[in-house]
Amino acid sequence: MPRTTKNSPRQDVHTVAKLAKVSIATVSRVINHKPSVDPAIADRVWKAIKKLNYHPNYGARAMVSGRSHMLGLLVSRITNPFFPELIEGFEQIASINGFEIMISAVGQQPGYGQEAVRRMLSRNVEGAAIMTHGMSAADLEEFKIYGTPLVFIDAAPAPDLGSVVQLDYENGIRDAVQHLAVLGHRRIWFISGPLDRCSSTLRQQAFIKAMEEIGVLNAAAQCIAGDHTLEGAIRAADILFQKAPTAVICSNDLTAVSVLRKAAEKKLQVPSQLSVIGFDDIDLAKFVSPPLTTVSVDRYRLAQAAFHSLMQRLADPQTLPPLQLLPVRLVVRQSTSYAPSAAQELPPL
Amino acid sequence: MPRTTKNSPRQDVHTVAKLAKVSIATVSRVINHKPSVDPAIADRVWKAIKKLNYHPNYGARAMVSGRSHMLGLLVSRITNPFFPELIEGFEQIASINGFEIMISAVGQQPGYGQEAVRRMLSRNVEGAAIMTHGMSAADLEEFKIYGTPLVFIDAAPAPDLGSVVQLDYENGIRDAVQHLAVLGHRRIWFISGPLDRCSSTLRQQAFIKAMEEIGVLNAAAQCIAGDHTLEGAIRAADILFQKAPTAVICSNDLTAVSVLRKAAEKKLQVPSQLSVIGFDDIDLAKFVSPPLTTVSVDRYRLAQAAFHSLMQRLADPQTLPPLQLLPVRLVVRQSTSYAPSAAQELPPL
DNA sequence: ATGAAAGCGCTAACAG
DNA sequence: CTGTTAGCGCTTTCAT
Repeated sequence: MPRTTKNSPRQDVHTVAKLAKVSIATVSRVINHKPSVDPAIADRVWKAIKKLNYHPNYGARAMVSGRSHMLGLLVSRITNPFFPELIEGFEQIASINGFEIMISAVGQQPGYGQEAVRRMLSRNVEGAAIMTHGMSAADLEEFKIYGTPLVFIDAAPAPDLGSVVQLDYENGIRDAVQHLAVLGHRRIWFISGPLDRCSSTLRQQAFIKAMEEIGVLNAAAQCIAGDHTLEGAIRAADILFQKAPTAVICSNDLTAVSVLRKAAEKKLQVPSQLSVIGFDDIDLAKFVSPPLTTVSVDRYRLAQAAFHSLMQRLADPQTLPPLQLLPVRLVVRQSTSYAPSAAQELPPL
Repeated sequence: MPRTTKNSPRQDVHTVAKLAKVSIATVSRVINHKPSVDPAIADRVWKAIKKLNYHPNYGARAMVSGRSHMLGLLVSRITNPFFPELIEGFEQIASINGFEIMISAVGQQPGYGQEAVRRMLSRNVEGAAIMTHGMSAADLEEFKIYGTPLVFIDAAPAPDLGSVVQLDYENGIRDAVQHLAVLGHRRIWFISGPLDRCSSTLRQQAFIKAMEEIGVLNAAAQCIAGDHTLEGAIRAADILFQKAPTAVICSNDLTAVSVLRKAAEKKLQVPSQLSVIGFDDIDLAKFVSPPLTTVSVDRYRLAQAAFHSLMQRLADPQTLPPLQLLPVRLVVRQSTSYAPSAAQELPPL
């Protein structure tokens, strides 16, 4: 049997102990940087570890210590511009802190959410971050039973299920509205996301409130339902253009991109005839024409905030941190400018 | 200490065994669906499992069985339209087959690749899929030592490191070239990706070859260096427009999007004055204006192919499957049409 | 400061 | 068909 490439077998503490002429307990102490080890001996052990190319077996460690250093990450299947950066951010901050993440994309199939939860429980996750709206309270029931700390991005399906990290939609949308107001706009419309989703309704509510603040009281009538997709936004844009708006705020950038495209088709100049504002600041926002004025969201910070919230719960399981609001920031590019005939539009202030 | 919410502790085989009045071995057999269990007893065990809300501890199972059912997934930090679907596809097919995935985004920091490999080894991954160009052969050395099966998407940094799953760039690009040729184009340019990346050079080579096939022999001179980003493509487009092309093939869709934008700025009509073809078929491709003709890639299938390749290696570690080429497909939308003055352009065939 | 021994929760022989 | 027993690789008392 010509088996030339003999793979070195996985080494364990015993092999290391033997080579370093110490007990396995000492090896363990060295690996875990316990102070109570003679430096000379520790050195011998490290040398043996290097020589043998030994890696501690985290599974075994998790079993005895009761800590898996695994975190669950539940994301949605929806094509979401946040997705990559959210995962990346979470993964990075987690790995820096010695945690591993286990991802599960919960999709359309009902019951898959529970399935994902069970799998995570079987892997002993110490906590989980829920970055999707596809998880019901029922799906998360088992996490609750075991007291697994949970953190939700945007909104929890039920109170007390876990901590929540949310974007500061209210200030973000207000900034957008006021930016337009200063430019003389009053006939500002809003294209929302899917209204069965908390993050969408929050943005729409923020819009209505901000409009009231600038003296427009019927703003609810100036909301058109979109669904945060390029496709849905095309339909919403068709409705929009019948309304003769001077400006439109879109619940996300994808929507704004479609509005821009429709406007180009209709030979409507942006921003001189129509100002457009997006939300998210996806990569593409800088590269559409004209470059999109939008409310910028730091996905990376969002992921970090979620991670830290989880760490806090792990350290102190009794205390549920309050809703955390992450700042957003209006980035003015070239899709917004003065309202056409600003003078007439302006109500007496 | 008012601690009313007592979390039920994690149950183990012993508790289940006691409740079902059987031995732990029987519980194990039931969980693992061994045929040799009396149905009545199995039923009793399942009831106990349900009642206690028991989940097997995969960590413990992995330890004794030597199989972690964990797979590593190494991705790049680069914002890549493939990223989400690749991960999603891999995660889904893996979970269906009882595997979990551990993700690591290896980025710019040197040495982080090795770090990621060590972490995966410590978690006993049974195999790993490398979906990034950021891993050198040196980074992957430890995987090699332990004989961990590896699969590369696009290209391996060294031969024999693992199996490779690649897109059929050659046929994809040829289809694009021939589509344009049929429409009467000969002055076809190519905007490449970063040429230090295998997937980019393969596309460019495929372009040159396909051009030769239609009788254009100096096609190498009709290649402009891009970098697969929106930004880099803007620069490449500036060069392109000095060349008076009738058509351009872009190494990826992002590049094509920027070309489209630049063309619009220059009041150049697409497709009547310039035909544009992309590569990837990202979501956005349908929604730019005009909708982009592009070579469509099924990211989902790519992920599945990678997974299956890994499974095959796991089943038969001795055999390295040959390079697997995944078909791609030209999707004709509205960014391509007849060359302006096609008659004159056409060489005598 | 170090070692011996007891398990973490599970599966896999081996008996019966 | 079912139970008993021996570990998987590690951390952790408890002695020394």
